[in-house]
Amino acid sequence: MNKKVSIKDIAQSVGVSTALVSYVLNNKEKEARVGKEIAQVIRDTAAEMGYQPNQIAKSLKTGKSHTFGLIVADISNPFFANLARNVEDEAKNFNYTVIFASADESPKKSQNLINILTERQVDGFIIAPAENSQDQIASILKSNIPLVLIDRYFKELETNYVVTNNYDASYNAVSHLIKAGHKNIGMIAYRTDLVHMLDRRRGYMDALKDNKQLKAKTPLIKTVDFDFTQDDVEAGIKELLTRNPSMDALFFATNTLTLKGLKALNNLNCKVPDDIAVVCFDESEAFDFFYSPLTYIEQPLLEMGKKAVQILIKNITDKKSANTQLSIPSRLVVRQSCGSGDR
Amino acid sequence: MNKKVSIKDIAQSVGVSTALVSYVLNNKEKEARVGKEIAQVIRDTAAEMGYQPNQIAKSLKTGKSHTFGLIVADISNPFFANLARNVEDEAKNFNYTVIFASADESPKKSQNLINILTERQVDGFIIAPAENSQDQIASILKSNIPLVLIDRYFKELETNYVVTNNYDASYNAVSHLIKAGHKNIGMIAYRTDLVHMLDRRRGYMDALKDNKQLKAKTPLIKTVDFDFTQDDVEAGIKELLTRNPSMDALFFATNTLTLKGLKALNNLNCKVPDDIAVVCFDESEAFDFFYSPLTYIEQPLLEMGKKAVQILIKNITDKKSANTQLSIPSRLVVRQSCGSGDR
DNA sequence: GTTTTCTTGTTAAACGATTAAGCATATATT
DNA sequence: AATATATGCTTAATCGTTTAACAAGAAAAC
Repeated sequence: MNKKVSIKDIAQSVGVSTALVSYVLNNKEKEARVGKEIAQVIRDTAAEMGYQPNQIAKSLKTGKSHTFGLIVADISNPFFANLARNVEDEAKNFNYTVIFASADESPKKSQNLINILTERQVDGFIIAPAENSQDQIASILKSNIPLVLIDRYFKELETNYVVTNNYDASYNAVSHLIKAGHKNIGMIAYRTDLVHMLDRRRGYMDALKDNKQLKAKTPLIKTVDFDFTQDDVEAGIKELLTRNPSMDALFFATNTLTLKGLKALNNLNCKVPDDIAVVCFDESEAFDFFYSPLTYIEQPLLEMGKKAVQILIKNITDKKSANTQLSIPSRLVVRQSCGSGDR
Repeated sequence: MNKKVSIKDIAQSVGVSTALVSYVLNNKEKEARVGKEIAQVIRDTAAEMGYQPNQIAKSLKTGKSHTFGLIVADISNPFFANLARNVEDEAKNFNYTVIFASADESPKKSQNLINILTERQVDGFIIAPAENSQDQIASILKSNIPLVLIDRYFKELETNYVVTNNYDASYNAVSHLIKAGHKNIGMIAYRTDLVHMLDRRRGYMDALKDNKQLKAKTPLIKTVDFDFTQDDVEAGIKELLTRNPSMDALFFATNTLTLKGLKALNNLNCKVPDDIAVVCFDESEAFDFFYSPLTYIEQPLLEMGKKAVQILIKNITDKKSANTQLSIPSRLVVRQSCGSGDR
């Protein structure tokens, strides 16, 4: 029972060929010169029979699935969850369905997801690429599947991408700390060669340099792995404090680093901003509730999501279209975690 | 160029029929009595040519897409984002791909998503149903598509579902407040008839009743719409305080209500827990950073996600299997927002 | 009164797989 | 030696669409 109704059923019921039904239901009556009355009859019985087109069959025939894959590090990370939501909404505007997947910064998982999605014939990819996934990305490029990188990209690869201006954002944030009078600014970052992280480090370094604050031989940066724990950050901060006991500010490179970092600071009995001032990348609901509301870098998630989709669709529609490389500025939201310089 | 390699290409290259290739590549050599040597040749050239099966074609033929839809209210809400991640992981264990979608608590959007996903031939649904979506759910049931409701369900519908025990969790949370000595406990909830919310209200009411705390003719509950603003909550709290100036505790029914609620309390200069104690449903990173770390109800997201997938798969595999209705207990995480009773 | 041109359809191949059924040969059984 | 069974592979239909190519009757053109 409850067999789904197909175009054939409608054709039979109306007494015409399936071709006619297909034309009508795809609004190709004009091109196919279908009679006005019969078109209406077809439409009516289709509605009456509760016809729902089989997209799978459609896709097989047309070679377009009207679907694309969004691969991020972790959909449960608020940064990616918000990005995903924006991507979802914009995709719907173009009648596209998106399949999300989490690669956990692992090239192995990433490759696996790419395979699965490719087999499902996605029309394109939006990917926040994991470290060491250049080859995978390159091979997507080679197989001519439309692709937009997001959040990060690879310098050596000619691709579309949409990122925030990590360098400027970091430069500004650290400059802000300097203007607030801090003289020994440390940084906690991820141990990775992904450009977004390198850019954030460069921004930090250059801000120090340009303000003649680069004293130590080794920069006051501590990195942790992607799967870091609370203890790792705490140890990191401790180490920085050992290397430079007069460290008076910290720049955190992401939201997750910040969250654990703040707890670490609490454990270490460091007061923000009096003992240590804080600025961080990304936002979090939590930042509002920290006793000293955090000054943070707000990424343009809505625009990034929208643009990524638009570029992807353009690429799907016209595979020969030139690459678009977008770097959208972030905004420094100044609150109270930097001390006197705030406000 | 770069045409995808199909089973036909392999067949041609090896010099056999497509049937043989299909059998081998699906590990049906035994049943199909394929020669050992030729099987190996087929496998090798398939690998060599970089064959990737076209799942679309496979789906069309087999009628199984190995895909299911997950419809939640909003994927950017941490509650749903975490749930989604757990669903994704468990689905992968069964080699299923999941398509997420956000319905924003709107029956209209929900119906639209159901249609889209049905046309895409998903093998099943996991849905956190929106209000007034009974008909949609019923029609999924009628068309015999496997379905598991999550987070909420409809009393009048015989479906699979996986929820937390909202009644008990609320009852316990409010009892905890009472034990802590609070005598005028208010509640902020959503204005909806969805069972999960009604159960949370019942839990609240019964806890008060059982402790002889139900004095006012109208319960000290204020509800807001799903698309509430910060101001709505603030107005709500104010109203409760007007109705009962000695209100000394608040029970928030969800994470989003709590987040705005805490800001409202700040605006109103209410100190937690001294002026107003607080307990809330769901968790949030933010709760750790509130000056008085919140006591909250931790939902069993991992288990809910896993179980929902398992039940769905069981239902897909055996459409005649009986409905499973799971109510998994939540845990009250006691911290400092309830005053003396904590610890 | 042919021929041409519209109109309004139909036919059938194709997309890339799966799989029941069939067809040779070779080997085993009696 | 005749029959039965195994073995190894092919044929062809099918899933639900799309769409180029063709057909046939009516109207228009000459």
